[in-house]
Amino acid sequence: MAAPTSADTTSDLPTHRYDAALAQEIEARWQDRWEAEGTFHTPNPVGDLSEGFDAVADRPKRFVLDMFPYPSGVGLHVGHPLGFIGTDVYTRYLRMTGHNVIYTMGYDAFGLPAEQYALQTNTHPRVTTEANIANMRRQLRRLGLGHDPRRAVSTTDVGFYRWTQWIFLQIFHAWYDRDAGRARPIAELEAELDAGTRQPDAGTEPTGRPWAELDATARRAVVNAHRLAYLAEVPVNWCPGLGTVLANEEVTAEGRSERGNFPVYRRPMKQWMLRITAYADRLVDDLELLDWSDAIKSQQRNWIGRSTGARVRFASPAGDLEVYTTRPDTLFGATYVVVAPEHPLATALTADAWPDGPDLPERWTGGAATPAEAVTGYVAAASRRSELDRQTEGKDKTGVFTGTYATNPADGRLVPVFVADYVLMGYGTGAIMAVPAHDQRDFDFATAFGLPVVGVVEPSEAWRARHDVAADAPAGQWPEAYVGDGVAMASANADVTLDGLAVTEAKAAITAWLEHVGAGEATTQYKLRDWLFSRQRYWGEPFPIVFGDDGEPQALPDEALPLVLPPMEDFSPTTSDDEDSEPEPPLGRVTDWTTVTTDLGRGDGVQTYRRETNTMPNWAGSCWYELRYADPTNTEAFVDPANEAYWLGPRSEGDCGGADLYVGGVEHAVLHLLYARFWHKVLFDLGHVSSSEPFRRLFNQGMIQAYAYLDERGFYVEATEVTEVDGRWYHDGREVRRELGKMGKSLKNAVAPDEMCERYGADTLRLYEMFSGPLDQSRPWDTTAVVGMYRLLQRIWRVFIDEDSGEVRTGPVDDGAAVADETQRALHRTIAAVHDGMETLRFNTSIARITELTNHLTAAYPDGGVPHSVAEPLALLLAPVAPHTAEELWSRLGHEATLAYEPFPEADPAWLVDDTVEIPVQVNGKVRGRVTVAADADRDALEAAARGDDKVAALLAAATIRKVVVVPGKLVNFVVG
RNA sequence: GCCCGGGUGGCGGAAUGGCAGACGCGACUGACUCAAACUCAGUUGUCCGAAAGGGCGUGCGGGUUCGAAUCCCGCUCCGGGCACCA
Repeated sequence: MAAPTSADTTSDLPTHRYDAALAQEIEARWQDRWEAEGTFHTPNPVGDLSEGFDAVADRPKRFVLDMFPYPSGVGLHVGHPLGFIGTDVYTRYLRMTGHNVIYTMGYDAFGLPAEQYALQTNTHPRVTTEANIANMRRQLRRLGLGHDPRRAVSTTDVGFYRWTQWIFLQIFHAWYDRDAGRARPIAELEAELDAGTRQPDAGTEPTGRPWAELDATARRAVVNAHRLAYLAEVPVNWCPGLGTVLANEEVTAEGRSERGNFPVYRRPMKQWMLRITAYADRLVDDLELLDWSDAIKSQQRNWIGRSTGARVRFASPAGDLEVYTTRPDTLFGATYVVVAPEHPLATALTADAWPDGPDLPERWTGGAATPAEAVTGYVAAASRRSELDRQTEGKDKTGVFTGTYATNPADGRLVPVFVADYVLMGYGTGAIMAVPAHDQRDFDFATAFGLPVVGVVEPSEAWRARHDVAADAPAGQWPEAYVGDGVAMASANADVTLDGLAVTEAKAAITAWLEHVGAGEATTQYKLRDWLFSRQRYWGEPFPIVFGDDGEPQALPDEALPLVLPPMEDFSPTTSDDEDSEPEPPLGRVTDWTTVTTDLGRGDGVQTYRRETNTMPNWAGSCWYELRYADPTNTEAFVDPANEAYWLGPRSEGDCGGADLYVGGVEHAVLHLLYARFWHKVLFDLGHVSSSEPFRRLFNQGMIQAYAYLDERGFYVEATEVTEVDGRWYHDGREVRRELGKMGKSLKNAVAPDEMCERYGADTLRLYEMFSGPLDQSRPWDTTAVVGMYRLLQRIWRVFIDEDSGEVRTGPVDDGAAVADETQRALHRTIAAVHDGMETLRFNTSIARITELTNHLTAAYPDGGVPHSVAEPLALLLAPVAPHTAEELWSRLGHEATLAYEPFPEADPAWLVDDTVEIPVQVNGKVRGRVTVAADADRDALEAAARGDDKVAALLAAATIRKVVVVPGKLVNFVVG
């Protein structure tokens, strides 16, 4: 006989207690049943999944969406599913309140992380991706998420990325008609060019010849230059460490790659670009239509960076020098001009010799003998400096004088032209007019270089007082630039005067004058750049593009899709630490794939073409996956218009449509959410979708943080092995330092959901995650607190089930008449409060109310016999948050069918009001007593009752009543003196 | 520097102009147990007090109000984003 183990000591516990083993048995059984019965299958209006739609056609629909995960190799920790559980609770509630709900989960499986994981494990990404997806599915299924499994897609499925390629071709086959303010098919542009009703955009034909004089190749080049997807030789972010170029959004402020932290270099390269800038205005303006947090909206606005101002031309020996300014009202205060080191006119602006006159300060010339020497040296030095260098060197202003003067168009003054790297070539015109009196950067430069500071806006009195500046002090004596509002001064010429005008009026006046004399015009500028869309990596969607002999890209016909990613044994990227290395896409090594002989169907017959060997970035699939959820099996279209209109279409005139709720992390505030909005708008313009925005409502869930512990060497120690003594933490007998951060393997503080399921069951984990705080708030994980929700489920279980016999112990079926008033009130208040928490996604308060009801029932019915008319709604109230337990209790009450579609309990208003209420009585705002009065007592009755309270009466007797505030049903307040 | 959040018991949080701290964790006390764990019951903002009761209390300072965690102004600390964008 084996010695008794600890397990034996549990044998005297009640046999039918709700414990982890029972929970897991129940959970597995209900998960199997939901899957077998297709409980969460949601019908579509049309197509493969339309069976059963008629039965639900009259219900309101809801599209609830999680940001789909990247299937990582390390599996989930308990922080990952927070949002998923939240949406599952919400969708279960929506189903029970009569909605037709689309809810599923896909996988964002292309891209750098998946490929890097495959490289680390020396396995093909297709294999690792599929294994990771299978593991993640298992983990998510175990949480009881009510997804429609038929709609689960992965971006790496050929049946999915076939449509990613198709949408890319739609973008390729489109151009942005600025007059119409929307994208249109490229064929319409060609027709208008042929008909002569439209001329090519400026700059799209290098020699500027008219359309009619162009040959076929030149015409193709012009058309290609108009497309929303185009190849361009532009300065891109080249990351040799990753062997690929990156989007601006993927590069950190330190000039390194967001993935892998490798250095990134700006280099001109010919790459695929998507013309997201065409949509800049709509991407800003349509934020108004969205139910998103102000934080995310402002991040998007900042990223797009729209500013309004004017272009102003300064005459110079090298021709007109155009600057961009948001403060044209300060034109009279412009005392010098600066061009970026990369500015195309930098060389032409450089004088042959330093101008005559007094010796120039060394700071201006850099000690060089000639302007050419100074400028060339400065430009060369600037080009060598990486973004990182610029960062570390701080913001000390450097620059050199070009030896040239330009003419301020407002007053004809000659101002020196400088080259300085505080002016960026990538923004505006790459040249500025410097107004040191009213721009801090210009002020700093002017101070360093001894340039004049001319004030043209009167500083506010507050500013002058703060800086101890006299009203008549010249700007040259100011301690800093005055950037605030004020009235213009010293700003007049023979034609126009700004003096006395406020900033806004002055801007309008000077801009009108500039336009009148042809020296400038109003303009809008954006920080947003076009989206660099190609990557030199293997694990992504191949471009459905080929190149003919003329080198111009041409689209594969739709029938050629999908263009399947060719299998490769060695798919590793060509990485390097050499800044000057060249990108070499792995697909370029698949020699039997890179050339193709085919008929593109555009009249050129069968030709041999070279394939595009770049792949798309991982963002491509996530730009439209929610649309595929709505029609995942469609082989004729990416989504049937009827299904799109039903699930995503606008609900009313002026509504943008889109998913009803999108839940995900705030880290996607700009990248994914901006890209997806852009693609959606292109599809909208081309008539493929009826919604103009993909995500009507966005909700950012918080993060589950976790404590991590560091030993004295600064290494992380296993968090589970740390013990606390009197507020200090110890590991292996030695004190360790605690810090709160992310949860993860590397911090040795990850807790796996599987582990929680084994210790408590999935319902306990779900309850804990939902109870620990409102969904949008971050909170630290606390394993010791999980038991609270475990006890709650045990208590609820005991309301229904006898722990010893396993028999149902609720009362017989009743009509509610025999239920105590107190219990009725408790029940109906709970129902009302749970509804409220569900609607506002504050599930923590719903759970608290359910706990209160349970506590009430436990106390009121210590020997069982909770009325049936109370027990049933309790099971239903529990269903969204703890669905397995709720299903089990519901079935044990004698119901055959799942409760997933059972109507959610509705509160009876009659039980929400009390006959009598306890009213606080205040004296001078402090509660001094309480009186119980009829709920509908009027003011006089209430005041009389309040005066009748012994303690209040005693206080009032000793003082003079100055005022009495009576709020019926709320309180009485005596103000005494 | 600029732009967003946020600060309430030992901890997670509740209350969004009307009884601060619901609900849960932890802690303490008790029941069960040989004992412990589990479970159950009770207490638990803080200070004074044996108690009754009272003082104080929602980051700090001011304001509005009969009444402020909640609204307004100024500051401070923490978290996140952007950052030479003219």
